This record gives sequence, structure tokens and C-alpha cells, in this order.
Amino acid sequence: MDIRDVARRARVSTATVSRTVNRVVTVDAQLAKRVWKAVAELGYYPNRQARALVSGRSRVFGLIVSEITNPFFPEIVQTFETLAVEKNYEILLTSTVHDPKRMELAVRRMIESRVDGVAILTFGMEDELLEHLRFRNLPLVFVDVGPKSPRVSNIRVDYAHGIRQAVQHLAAMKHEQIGFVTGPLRLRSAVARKDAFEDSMREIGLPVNPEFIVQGDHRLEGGKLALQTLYKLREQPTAVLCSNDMTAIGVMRQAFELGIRVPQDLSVVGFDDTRLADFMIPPLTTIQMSQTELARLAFDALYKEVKRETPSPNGTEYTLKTQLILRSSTAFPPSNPASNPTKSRSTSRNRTADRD
Amino acid sequence: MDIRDVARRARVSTATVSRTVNRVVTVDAQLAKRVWKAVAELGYYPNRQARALVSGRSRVFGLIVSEITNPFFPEIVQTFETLAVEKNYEILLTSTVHDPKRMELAVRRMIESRVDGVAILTFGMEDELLEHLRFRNLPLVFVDVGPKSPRVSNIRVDYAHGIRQAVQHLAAMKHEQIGFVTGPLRLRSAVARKDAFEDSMREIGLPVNPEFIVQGDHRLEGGKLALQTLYKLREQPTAVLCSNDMTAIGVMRQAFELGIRVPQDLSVVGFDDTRLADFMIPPLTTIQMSQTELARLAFDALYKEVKRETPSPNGTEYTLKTQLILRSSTAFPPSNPASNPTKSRSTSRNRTADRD
DNA sequence: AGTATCTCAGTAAACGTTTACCATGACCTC
DNA sequence: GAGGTCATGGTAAACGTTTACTGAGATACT
Repeated sequence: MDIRDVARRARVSTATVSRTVNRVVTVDAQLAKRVWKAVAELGYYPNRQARALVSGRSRVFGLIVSEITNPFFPEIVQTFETLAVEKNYEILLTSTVHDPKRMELAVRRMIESRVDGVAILTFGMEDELLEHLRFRNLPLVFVDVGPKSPRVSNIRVDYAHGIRQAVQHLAAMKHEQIGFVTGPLRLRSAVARKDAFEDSMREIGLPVNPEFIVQGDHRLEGGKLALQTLYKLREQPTAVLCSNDMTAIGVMRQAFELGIRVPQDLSVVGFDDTRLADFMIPPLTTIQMSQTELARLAFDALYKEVKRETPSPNGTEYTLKTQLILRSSTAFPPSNPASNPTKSRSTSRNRTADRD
Repeated sequence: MDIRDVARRARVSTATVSRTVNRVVTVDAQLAKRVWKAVAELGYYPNRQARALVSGRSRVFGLIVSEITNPFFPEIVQTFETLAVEKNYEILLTSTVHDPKRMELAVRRMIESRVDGVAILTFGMEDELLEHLRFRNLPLVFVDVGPKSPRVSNIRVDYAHGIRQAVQHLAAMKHEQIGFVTGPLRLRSAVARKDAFEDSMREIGLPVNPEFIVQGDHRLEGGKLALQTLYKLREQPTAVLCSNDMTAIGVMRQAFELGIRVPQDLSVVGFDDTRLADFMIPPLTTIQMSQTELARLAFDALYKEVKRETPSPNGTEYTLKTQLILRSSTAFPPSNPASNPTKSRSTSRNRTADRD
């Protein structure tokens, strides 16, 4: 069952079948009709491999993530897939699982499949490594860490905006002892978040207590340990901002085990706004870094680069905003007499902090 | 940069390069060495499309899920990918998002990519539809709902085992009023879970109160609504078993909003043992249906079928067990004087109910 | 009417591999 | 030493498309 069978049945040449199927406008309406009829009758599906081979374009985009089981990624994969399907692309999904072997393998897989471009969404975890393993000047898109070179785009995340909102939100409720649990500091993005926190604190005139900044690992365990550390201090924070949602969940978990109530005794803010945030008890106030938006930017970057007649000399820069999403894990600090848990808010829908 | 360049440089024919790269044993060690050297020097990567075209095997398996954002699936995708990579397969991931259009598209994508087999892991959600759109007698693997025909395998899930354990666990703590929140009852798997619950109750001599069985939707909202319904009854359950983890989380969330404490006032048990279960506060006791095991079974089913010289006439049946995982969302019912929340347990590691 | 231009469909050469078949030479066997 | 058997490498034909080129007929122009 190939294009020749269709051609025979429609009494045309294979070229005409090809043109029809690819919706080339120059083919006569009558003929096209005959061709489509034959296609339907025979149940003909064009062979992707043959198409790719001769046309030199595979219509596949690679997508590299650190691990799909990280709650940050499923949404990205979903959106990326949807976009790809719309444009008749396929996606080659690989996860590095933080393993150098797997990273190398990922690159090899991309090349052997002759992908038309690849999105590296690993957040500075392993981007350098991947970049090192030179893709043969394919369209590439990184977040934050991409090199300035032809055909490679970058999505710059504006971490500061959302973090500033969060700090101001806490300050407005008269929190003065605000802690921060970082991610692993070899991550560019983790450092950026921490810096943004410190800047925001200074900006609003709150002291940055170095003891209140403790390192986590962007996972549950790190959050738990961090809170333990914080609660061994002489003075303790009344609010803690976390470098990602998993960390915040760890903090909440540890609080639960220590009998500390969230948000009455301790306010907690996450980062990412993964779906998890809204599943928590209480629902987690967090800084949104839209995963769907990120996926969309990444896909568009690749798609546009592929469409370009002449490669972009220095890539393109995109920006992704972040913003505070208010839920129910923050409230006035316990010492404050106006104590009034944010709880009541939780009945209304999630709100962004921008206007409301 | 193709196989001919390599052949030229190694001063052999393309056939020899091909054989070397494919590790055919008959090629002389000396020659092979020359070939590998040339491969390395030129940075040669074989072209998958060309390989697939001529060999007739794409080395790609399709994987159809309902939605990647459903916490049940990421783990599956991860495992499936890992297994595939090991065997030098790629994976074509599609999600139906419960949309008939997307299902049809998924099938089309599979066929156009000439996949060597496909795993349909959508849990009776849309399997019938997918099956209807006949794959051209490819190796297929379903869970629960596959038809008996050549080359299609089935993974039968033993829902009863885990559910029985859960009911007995609750009964052992003297719960007598046990509720059940079902999934959407058009799902085979949801019905199976409900039936298993009723059977287990009867088996242990507990009454099945129809009022205590309320329908959910396998999502957060359904769980919340279900608990509202249950708490409007004259008599209320002291424990509720849920058809999946999301439902259980919904129940917990609603309990939180109603001021009902879990597990002191209400014991909650989930189903699936998604990662979420362990993130909850308190950590959710749930029935595990191992996602990694499921992925492994699915992959192996396809792989073995592909390797067979002669197609299996009636597919193969695999079985997946389920079992109770004890965490901290269950305790003695409040009325019972021996009231003693399971809390203390939570400090030790998760345990299975089989032996401990 | 003759020629130039345009439109549209067909012909056939790629694309980069694998692999059936053949050729060569080494080694046995009698 | 002739003939047979083996081991191994080369030749070339596929695989199923796309697409540059060609050519035939229609239309327009002078």
C-alpha cells in the first residue's frame, strides 16, 4: 500500500498524488478529487520515513527535560505535544535523569532521528553539558543559559517580578522575619531566585538575615531539612519563601510533623505553580512560572527558526514573566494581633497579585 | 556525511560499514577497527529514517495515554522511555486528552510513523474507540480491555487484592461505616474497583450501605463533592476508600474545609499510589498499582511480540497485582476508645500490608 | 497565423540505508 | 592438483517518497 497504488487507482502519476496529499495548489480540482477518493478507498497513509528521507526534513522536534516525573514537566510536555500536532510535527521526548550517560544518549538519539530542532528545558541542570555536545547547528532553544550563536534562541525568565510580589505580599502582612529555602546553588535558576529574594528584601527595607537563607535541593527532603534547620535557630522566621513547590511542600510536611500550623504559625510560599500547589492542604500560595507559556515559547522559537529562510545570526530572546498566585498558605504572622488567616480567601478562586 | 563517506575513508564498501555498525559478527576485526575509526573521525550517525525505510522496521513503539498531566502517567512514560532506550527503540508519545479527534489523530500518527507496536494505556477510557480504529494488525497491548486477537496482549489488573487488604485494614481498626467514592462508572476499571470493594465488605461480614457508595469522577472536584454528599447523610462513614488518589485528595481537601480531621475524625484510603500520595498531609494510605511495573509489562509485551517469528495467535495475558501501602491517613475511628491515630507510624518507612 | 508565455501533469533521479546475491580466495580432501 | 566447501567482502537493488525538470496543450500577444 504505497503511493504508487494510489496513483494507479486514481489513474495519475505518483507526483500528482504527492502534490495532492501535500495540498499543492496547482493540481486540478477534478484530479485531486480522484486522488482523495483513491486515498480513502485504499486507506493510504504516507510513510513519514520516506518523506523525511527525501525532503531532508523530519518534522520532528526534540524535547529534552530532566525528568518527566518532576511535576514541573508534564504540563510542558502536554502543551508542546499539542502545539506540535497542530503543525504536523512529532516530538522526540528524552529525559536526562541527571545522568551524563543519558544526556549523551539524548543527543545521539536526536541526531540519529535527524530532528529539525531541539528544546532543552533542563534549567541549567545540564545545559552546559548538552551544549557542549554540539548539535550540528540545528535550531535550539534553551531557558536562561543558551549561548549566543546562530539559530539558538533563549527564553529569559523574569524571576524577579514574582518574587518581588511575594516579598511585598508578606511584608504587607507585617512579616518581618522572612526565610528563604534555596535550590541547589549550582543551578543558575536557583541562584537567580535567591538573588531576587535578597534584592526584594532590601528594596522594601527588610533585613536579609543570612541565617534565614538555607539551602535545599528542590525536592521534598530538602524542604523538610531546611525547616528543621530554621527551627533550631534562636529566632525563627514567620514566613518562608521556597525556591520551588516541592521544597515548599517539604516545608509544609515538616511543619506538620513539628506541629506547626500553616498558615497560622508559619506562612509558606512556593515557586513554579505546579499543579501540586493547588492540591495541597492548605492550597499553596506560590509564584507562577507558566509551564504552558514556557512550552509555547519554546515551540514557537523552534518553529519560527525552521521557517526562516536565513538562520537568525544571534538567535532570538524571549521573556517569561512570573507572578504571585494567592492561595491559602500565607497569613498574618502569629505575633501580630490583627492575626487573620488568609483562609477566608481560599473560598474564592485563585487570584493573581497583579490586580484584584 | 553518510555511510559512503565512511566507506571511502575506511577503504571498504558501504555494506561492510553497515555490517560493522550493526555489529554483524562476520566482519573481520581489522576491518571493523578501520570502520569504527572512520566513524569516529567523521562523526557519523546513521540515519534512522533510511534504516527504517529499507528494513521495514521503524524501531519505534507508540504509547497512548489519556493525559500526561494526570499524575498516574509520568512515571509510566519515564519507565517506558528508559526501557525503550535500552533496547534502542524510540517512543512516540500521544495523549488523547479524552478527545475523539485526538484519538483518531493518535492512530493516524502511529500509522504514518510506521510504529512497530503500540501500548494503549488509557484504562478503558477510550480503548474501545481506539481499538475500533483498527491498527493494521500491529502488536498491541491494552490494560484490561483488549480484544482477544492475534498479536494483542492484555495486562489484567488484580484490583481485588489491594482493595481486600484495605477493607481488612479498616475493619481491623474496627471501622464499620466504610464509604466508597467511585470513578466514572463508564470506566471498566472504575466498576471493577467498586465491585471489589463490595465483595470485600461482604466477605468480611460488613454491610454494604448503598448510601455510602457515591460516584466521583477520578478528579479532585469529584472527591470534594462526594464527601459533601456523605456528610449530609444521617449516619456518616468513619472511613472512605476512593477509586483513585485524586479522589482521595479531593476528599481530604473537603474534609479540611469542613474542619474534619484526617485521620482522627475520618480515615481516607486512595488508589494508585501516585507520587502525590506521599506528598499529602498527612501522607495518604493508598493501594498501589505499580506504574513502573505496568510500564515494564507493557513494554515487554510489545518487545516480545516483535521478536516472535510467528505472531501469537491470541495475544498473551499478563497480570498486575495491587497492594495496600500504609501511610498516615487511616486511624481508629473516633468513637472507639482505643483511638490512636496511625500518626506514629508515619515516622517509619512506608510499608506494604503483606508482611510487616 | 505564428510565436511567446503560462499551466499543469508526468518522468525519473534522488534521499541513506540494508541485504540478497555473487565473487574471490583460502583451505580441505582425496 | 582438481574440485569442493567456507569465510568474508563487494555489488546493486530495493524501500516510499519529493521535486527538478520536461513536455504538452492552452492561452495571449503581435
